[in-house]
Amino acid sequence: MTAPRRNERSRRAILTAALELLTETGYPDLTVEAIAARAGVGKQTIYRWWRGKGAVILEAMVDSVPPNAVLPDTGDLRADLRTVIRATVAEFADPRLSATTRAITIETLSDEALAEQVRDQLLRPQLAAVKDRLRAGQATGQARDGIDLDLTVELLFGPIYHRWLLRNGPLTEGYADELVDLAMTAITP
Amino acid sequence: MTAPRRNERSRRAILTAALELLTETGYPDLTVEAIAARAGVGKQTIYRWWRGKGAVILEAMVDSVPPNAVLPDTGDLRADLRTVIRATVAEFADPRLSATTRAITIETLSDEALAEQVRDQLLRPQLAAVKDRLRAGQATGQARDGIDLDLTVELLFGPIYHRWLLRNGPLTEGYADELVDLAMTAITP
Amino acid sequence: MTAPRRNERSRRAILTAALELLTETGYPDLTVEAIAARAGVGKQTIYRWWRGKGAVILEAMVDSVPPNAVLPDTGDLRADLRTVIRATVAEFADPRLSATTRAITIETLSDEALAEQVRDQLLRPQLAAVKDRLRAGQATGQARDGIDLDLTVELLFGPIYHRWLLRNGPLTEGYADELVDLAMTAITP
Amino acid sequence: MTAPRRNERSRRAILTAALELLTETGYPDLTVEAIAARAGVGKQTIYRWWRGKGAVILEAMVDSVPPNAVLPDTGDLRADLRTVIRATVAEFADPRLSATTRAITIETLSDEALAEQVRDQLLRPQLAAVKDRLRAGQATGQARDGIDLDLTVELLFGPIYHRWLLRNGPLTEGYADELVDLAMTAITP
DNA sequence: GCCTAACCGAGACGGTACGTCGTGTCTTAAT
DNA sequence: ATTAAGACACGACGTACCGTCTCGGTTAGGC
Repeated sequence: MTAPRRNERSRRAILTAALELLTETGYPDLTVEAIAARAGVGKQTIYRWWRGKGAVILEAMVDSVPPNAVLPDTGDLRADLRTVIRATVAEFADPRLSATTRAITIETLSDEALAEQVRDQLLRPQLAAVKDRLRAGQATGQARDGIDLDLTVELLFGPIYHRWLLRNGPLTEGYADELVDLAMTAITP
Repeated sequence: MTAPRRNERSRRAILTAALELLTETGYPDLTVEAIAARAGVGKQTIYRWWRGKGAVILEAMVDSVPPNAVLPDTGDLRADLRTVIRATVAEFADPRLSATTRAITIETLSDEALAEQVRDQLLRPQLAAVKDRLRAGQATGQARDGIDLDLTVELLFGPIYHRWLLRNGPLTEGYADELVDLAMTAITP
Repeated sequence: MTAPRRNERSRRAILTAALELLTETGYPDLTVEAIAARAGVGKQTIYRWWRGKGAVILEAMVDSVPPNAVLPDTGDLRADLRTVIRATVAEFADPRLSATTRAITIETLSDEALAEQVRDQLLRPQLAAVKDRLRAGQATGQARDGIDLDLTVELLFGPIYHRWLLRNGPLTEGYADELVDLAMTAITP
Repeated sequence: MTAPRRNERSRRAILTAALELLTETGYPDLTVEAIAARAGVGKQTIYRWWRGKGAVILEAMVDSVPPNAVLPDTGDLRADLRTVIRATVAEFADPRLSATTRAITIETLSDEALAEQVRDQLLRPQLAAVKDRLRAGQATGQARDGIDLDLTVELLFGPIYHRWLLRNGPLTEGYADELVDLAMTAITP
């Protein structure tokens, strides 16, 4: 019963190489072979620990993301939502981060298992944090009691995804603020 | 300047075969070779008229969709939005249609040109119709004057995309209605 | 019912490359991949027409051998046998030819089907020719009537194979002559 | 200078596993990995003591063969040769023994060093014994004085190798006797 | 009877080649 | 000129073994 004696050096080299190649060539042209070559690693080593390039990119993302950005609670719901929505918009606007998000999105669209993993490990926590902040807002009377919090969260993030996915307009800070304001209108008592 | 002597029988066979295989195997495992074989057609015939499997699926979608669903205007903005949002939710909930949407989405995430085509030819018209209906709502005082119509459209469709993409909850008629109600709250004067 | 439209240029390039690489690297280090690369050909093209490197080498051999060396019949059995045995010994002594023979031998030792092909298409005809000459020798009284011709043929060729296989001595013209003389002693009336 | 503390249990397990796998899968599909797994042994242990699968099979053969069957000398040369040639034919006809012989032959065809080892340690002694018996036969007048003993040995064994290698006929006791008779004709004074 | 080296099993590692699949281009023969 | 058919060069797939390299865990001498 020995722990799987995994080579950490190889693991890091693989994740780094994967992200580099992703920005260089785009996800569809990213190959396991190229990752292995760039990382100075045998293909088998990749297949031993990951199910494919999608899983590698996912782990690279998880690895490069701060553990869990907690949402601020300054007492001002609108201001706090602005902070998080601005950050999200900025993330989607950044070509580097957007590339990995695009990659993961492609993969989740065809890999059910990976989709669940991404949803549960990456996205749900973030959305749950916003939900918590909204609930706190209800307690302080800054948000209506009757609203469906899940739906409200979608009202905040959905438009960003929509615009990003359809390349249907600029993703700027002003856009973030406008979005928050409109959503606040919907949920303010 | 002769018109391209294109074989309509082959074209139909290709589009049909493509949609069949898409639902059978999923987009990533869909191959031009298989489409050609199923359609009883040479590969060259596909490559002569389309840029790849993405373009084939796109044409199949366009072909199978009613030319341009015009939005109803019953005078009741909320009711009209319910109609269109319910329809959209139903479309995303339907496995058959969802499969082609998923395929196109994958392809647009990596093919900029195709993305524009999809956006301008398929989606913009539909969104523009909703925008028009909202403008008409402003005229009748059912929607505030100050709102950004583009953003409002995103507020309506964004959450659906978000939920669909992240498989983050059920896509039901009740969901559609709730969504419309929340959005209406944001834009009612 | 079209003939298999096979590219003769590719075929020649493959056979040539295979023989070159065989002498350069030896049979065990010969790879289909290397043959394809040297020939400027896709691996698939090799696998389409041959079962593996063994079959390629076999065809290369058959291709490079004169269709069917007929045995001379000068009336002098001993002299005629000398001619053919000297030629055989020379063939085994020649490094170039020996390399391909060695390759084929390796392959036939593990591939039953190939072994039959080699035996029936390459060796049997040659041995049959010698057998015929021996039969003619019987008619002219230069060989005993009672002898088993198959065995006699083996008596002539077996020692050469034995010496070659075991690297158990030099393969010279003198050896060939001595061998013929000893065999003649066994079969002369 | 301590003796290498070699695990005899492992050694036996490896040789046994190698022979088993050899008959099960044939030499080309025999792998060091499989031998190690079957023997319950680390790969390293095999590579520590042998140069590769060829060397393992060779040692297995040497291990399973009686040290050195001396040739009988009953005074009757023909009878004694019959004994040894019959035994050799039987060995080549036996599928079990033939498999290991085939394996070793394949390996020697590409490994010069191994070839020498096999020739000098396994075959030469046997052939030398026959040569000695022939020399004794010369002394008793049962064989001519002028003959080349090396060649005569090849005359006896070569045909067997030839027939075995080319799968060119049955290897029976009758064949052995016929062969001895023909060879005796060549060397009897 | 302990200590410490060598040896052991296990199996991860960087590689190389495998044989297959799909790509997009090409050639051929037949409408 | 377009078509069905399919060969072609190419490149990646995911797998199998290669021979080397750690890892602990025995195990057998020499003290």
